Amino acid sequence: MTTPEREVPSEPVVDPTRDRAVYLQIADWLHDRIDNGAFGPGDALPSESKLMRQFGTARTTVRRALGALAHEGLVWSQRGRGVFVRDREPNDAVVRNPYERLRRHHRESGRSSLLVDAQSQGVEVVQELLALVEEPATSLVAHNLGLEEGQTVLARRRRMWFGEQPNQLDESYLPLEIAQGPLRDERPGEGGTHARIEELGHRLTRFTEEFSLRMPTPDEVHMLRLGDGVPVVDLLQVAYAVAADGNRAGREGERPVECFIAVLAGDKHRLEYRIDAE
Amino acid sequence: MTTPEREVPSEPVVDPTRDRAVYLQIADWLHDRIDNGAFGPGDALPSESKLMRQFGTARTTVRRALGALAHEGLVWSQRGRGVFVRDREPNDAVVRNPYERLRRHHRESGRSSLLVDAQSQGVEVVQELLALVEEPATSLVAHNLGLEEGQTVLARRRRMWFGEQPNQLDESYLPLEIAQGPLRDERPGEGGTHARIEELGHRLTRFTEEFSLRMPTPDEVHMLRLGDGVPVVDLLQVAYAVAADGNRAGREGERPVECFIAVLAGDKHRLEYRIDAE
DNA sequence: CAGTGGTCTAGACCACGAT
DNA sequence: TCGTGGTCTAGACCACTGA
Repeated sequence: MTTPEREVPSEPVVDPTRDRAVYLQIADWLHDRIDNGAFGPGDALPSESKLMRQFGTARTTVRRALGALAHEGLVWSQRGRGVFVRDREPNDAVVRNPYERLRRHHRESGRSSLLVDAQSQGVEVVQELLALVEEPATSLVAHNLGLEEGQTVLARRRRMWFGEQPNQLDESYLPLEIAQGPLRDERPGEGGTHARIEELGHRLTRFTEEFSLRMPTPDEVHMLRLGDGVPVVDLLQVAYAVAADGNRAGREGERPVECFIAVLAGDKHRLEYRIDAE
Repeated sequence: MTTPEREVPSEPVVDPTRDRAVYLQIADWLHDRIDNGAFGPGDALPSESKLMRQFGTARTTVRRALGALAHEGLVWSQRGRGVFVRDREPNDAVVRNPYERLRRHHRESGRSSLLVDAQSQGVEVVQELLALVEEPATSLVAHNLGLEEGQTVLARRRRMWFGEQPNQLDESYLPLEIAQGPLRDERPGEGGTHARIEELGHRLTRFTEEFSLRMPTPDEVHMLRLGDGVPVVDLLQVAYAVAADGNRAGREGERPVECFIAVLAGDKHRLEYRIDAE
């Protein structure tokens, strides 16, 4: 999108005297061929031995070029088959739309927030419970729930599957006063955790979401089956509520009732927000 | 965050017979030492030659281990000095808060949306104009502005600097009927593009934001001075407006007036949203 | 100057896929 | 069986940093 002035010879040649490393020149050449559509999504790149011959370099050099493209998320490789151009327009990406998904009528209609996003796109969602334990709050969780570090909270850890793909690792933390009844069950049930919280006499008022980006840890690569060069989103969501008994309409007495932390697979999500201009 | 059961010997040993590659075992060992705090942010890792001796492997193998950590964004290296643990809690990250920044009172107080985010955090923002030209709309731009592909739009491309760091590449596209007067100037002026749009008789009603993640292209790495293992956010924002002359309060006649595309440096931003529960 | 990381070579053995 | 990519070795030359 920025500086497309780079000269790209269509003949595969490299110049060892340039200040750009040879393996990067090879990577640039392949990169541009992919951008130009000479190699389209799903196509195989030339094999390593072919590239060695074409560029007259050692195999290591060719492999570093291919590695650079892989780390960029442009290609993926399979032993015994070849290196292939990745499809960068993931049709199977889930559109996460918090503005819609966190609204009351969805909870009341029995759909949890994730299901709102996924079902509207015809994706089946399955939760895999990894842990449901009481444990001391980390400083991050304590801070967001207004507790002291080390106070006991109920932690629920899950891996969410969207169809055949694990797409989200999440952790829900509830203060013990909130974590009553069905909130301690293995499955939060229709409408999700938020619906159960409201049934227990809390009226949800608002949510804050904050997120940041990073590359996954090796564990996350494994758990989310991430390809090379796929980043993740660190999502931190805090839900706030007031007591529902009094019939005040305002937000006096508002307090955090859930701290929700998730790691989203970057290639399987698209996030949408709607903001009013006033 | 998921499966911390892995056994980590504190003595640096690798087992070539395991199914996990030696370089990954070395990477795991270093990774855990970093997580445990044995190597803190800014600390130097053992040098390559030291790791070669400790693990009894070739230099290439050690370098691949370090490369894996670098691609994860955990460490960075400097020739002649060493490999250092990166500070993962970027104090200099700008908190982008669209919910606040797109509100009218900020425009009326003469602050553009980016400045709202940055100035509240004491960061100086400088825009570097890369291009200001009329050009045919891409299919993406045309689709979001309700135009036909190829119709002429006014494109403004910039690189934004937050302090000493380039942190955002952006492109603003305006239909020609909107792109009048000061909107064609090099600098949009106080309150930014949105303020100018409203002064021209359009009342902004809402914005949609959508974003997705990916690894940067080599160009973006250069333009944003990105370190290894730093992802970017693709942001697509569309502003909608109605004519301000009639005194209808509703949104009849609402139309898109600006398509804004940005690439944000992933390690220099944190995004925050606030969502009401109703 | 010694030590560091960056690049490149020329080979080896292996696991896997297609045939 | 052959071609593919995945790992590893042992060495070389270079550019840069810091004392």
